[in-house]
Amino acid sequence: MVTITDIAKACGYSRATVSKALNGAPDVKKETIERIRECARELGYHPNAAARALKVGRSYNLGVIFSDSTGVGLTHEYFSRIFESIKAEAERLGYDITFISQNLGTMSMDYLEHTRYRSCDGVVIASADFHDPAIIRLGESKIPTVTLDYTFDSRTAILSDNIRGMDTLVRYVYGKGHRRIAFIHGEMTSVTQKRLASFKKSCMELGIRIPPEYIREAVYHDPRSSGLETRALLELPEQPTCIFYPDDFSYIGGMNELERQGIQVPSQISTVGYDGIHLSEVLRPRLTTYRQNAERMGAEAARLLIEEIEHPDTWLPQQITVEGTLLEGGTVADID
Amino acid sequence: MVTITDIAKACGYSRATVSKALNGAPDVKKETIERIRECARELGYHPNAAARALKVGRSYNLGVIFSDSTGVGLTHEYFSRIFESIKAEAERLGYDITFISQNLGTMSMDYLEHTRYRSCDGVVIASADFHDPAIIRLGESKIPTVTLDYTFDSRTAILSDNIRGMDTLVRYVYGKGHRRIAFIHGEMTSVTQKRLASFKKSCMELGIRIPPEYIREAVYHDPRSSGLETRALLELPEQPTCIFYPDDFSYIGGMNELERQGIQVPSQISTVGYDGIHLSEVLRPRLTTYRQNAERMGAEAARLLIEEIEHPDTWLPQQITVEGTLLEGGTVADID
DNA sequence: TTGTATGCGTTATCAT
DNA sequence: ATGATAACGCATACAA
Repeated sequence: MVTITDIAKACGYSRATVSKALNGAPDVKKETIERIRECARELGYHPNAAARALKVGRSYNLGVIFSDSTGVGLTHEYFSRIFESIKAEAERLGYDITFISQNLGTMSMDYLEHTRYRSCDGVVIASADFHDPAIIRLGESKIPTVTLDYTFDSRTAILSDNIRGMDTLVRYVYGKGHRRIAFIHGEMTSVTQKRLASFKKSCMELGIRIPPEYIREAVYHDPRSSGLETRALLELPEQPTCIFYPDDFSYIGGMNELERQGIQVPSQISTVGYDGIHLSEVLRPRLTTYRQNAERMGAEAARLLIEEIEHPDTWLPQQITVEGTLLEGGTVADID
Repeated sequence: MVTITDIAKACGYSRATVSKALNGAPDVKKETIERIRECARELGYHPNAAARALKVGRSYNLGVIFSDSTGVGLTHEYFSRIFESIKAEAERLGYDITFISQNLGTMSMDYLEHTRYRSCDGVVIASADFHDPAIIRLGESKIPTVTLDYTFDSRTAILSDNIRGMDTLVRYVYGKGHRRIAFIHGEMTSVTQKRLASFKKSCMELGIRIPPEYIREAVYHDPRSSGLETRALLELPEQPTCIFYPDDFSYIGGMNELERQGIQVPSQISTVGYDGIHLSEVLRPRLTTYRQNAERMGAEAARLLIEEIEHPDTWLPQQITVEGTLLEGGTVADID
């Protein structure tokens, strides 16, 4: 490994001057800066992040937390898209990404300790159990933190606009003439609560009454449970004309059940998903859904986190809501 | 931040003794070890990885490279599963994961430089252009390296058993009575070459002749192109009875095209995928496919990399082939 | 069994 | 404009 000392020896300056030159200090002659940099290039010098972190107390390293009980993790496309965009934005701004977890080898560390262990300058909590004391501890620490789809007091949060997302979908299917709309939602999280409340509110505003048996709970990302709830809906004396699914992937379960019963989509029943993952666009008919702007959410999370890290004095916590877009597929029939 | 100096002051020992005690050195009295550790716990001490890395030249940090030109990255389930298992195994063994890329902020670094910059003890090259000079440079460096689905000379590689995978699938559909088998494969990579050669060889061994127009090139993970090739196959004077797709996700394109033409799977035509992603199991009928054991591949990659890092003296490069399993779905009809 | 001294690669302070 | 020196937190060779 070639160090600053090697450069100093090679070009006859002191280590101090070399360091300054490489960092473009104002009190070094331009000419020497050039010479030293040239020399560094020739020797193939690159700084050592650990040494710099030790000295300066900044690691240019961001922690990210993607921890979910279900174990889908990054195999969930929504999260992998968020991750990819966090990574891209962080790299653009000169930061690396380290995954933060608990229980590293034999040492027992919680999230905060792990973050300190790696000297992360900040952490994006992208997916976690926000009631976990270890997550709360991190959120309450001095370490800059940005959460996704959840808000800690006095911290920056990036929120997917679930209210507007549901509202958009409800009004869209209403516009197509649907009045008997069922909603299979995911397990009760704060995100689910928002979507459900928004669903009910929009329906009410539009003057349509949703019978309680039209509201059903399934599990996110689990086609099986959505398939079962679909069956239950089809057994009702008065079937819905349109079914909302917890997410696009879950819809596969509904799709299969409908197909099994010989029910055509959308001519006999209409369907709506949520997320806008790639899959929704390659199904035929395309699934009508609401595409969460995961790319923008990840990028904003990284950007704001780095902003807080680099300008702690002028920083203020923000709650940013990122809107998605309606993906108009072919699964909602016009039944006017 | 609480350091060993703080502990030393707090419990009245020297920094050296504290350090030794925390690392369980044999020349410290058990009693003292206990006392010091107790004290460390009380103060909430945790080591600083950067300082340790600087001192001992080991970072307990693994680099991973997932870089593909197409930009699907971790949104491809196969890769996200590999990543999750690399991560899990690395964590189990006490290592963190850092993503290695090129162009970090304004500095221009290639993969090798980035790896050195972060003092990574080794790198898993999970997905990359293996003809990229920067990747080759890394593969030829002193840094421990493990590749997936590609072999560098004298380096450890984890290989998915594409030969056996294709062979298994071919023999399975042959056993169901199919003789006119078409293969839509992905773009020409070393993986594709293996699958194609294995496909042809197995067919030959079974005594079935595959007309050249049954072999078609599409693009991995791209339903559209597989849809187009499906259409082309259906226009042939003699249609195949079974179509192999590049991967499960691409199959969606074929599935849609078949449905559009009113062709039932599997009663009128049989289909086969590759990968065994979650999607294949939730479609109805289930897609018959070959599940690559991504979990095992990732875990082995991490395990062997760490083995090389920790025991460089006894280490030998290995090429490990990881077998997958046939997922018998319902898309291949018995036409005997 | 414990402590002293040193250095890993870097940057920052203060002289020169 | 440049250099000597110390310090970041830690681990180790060696001395006591």
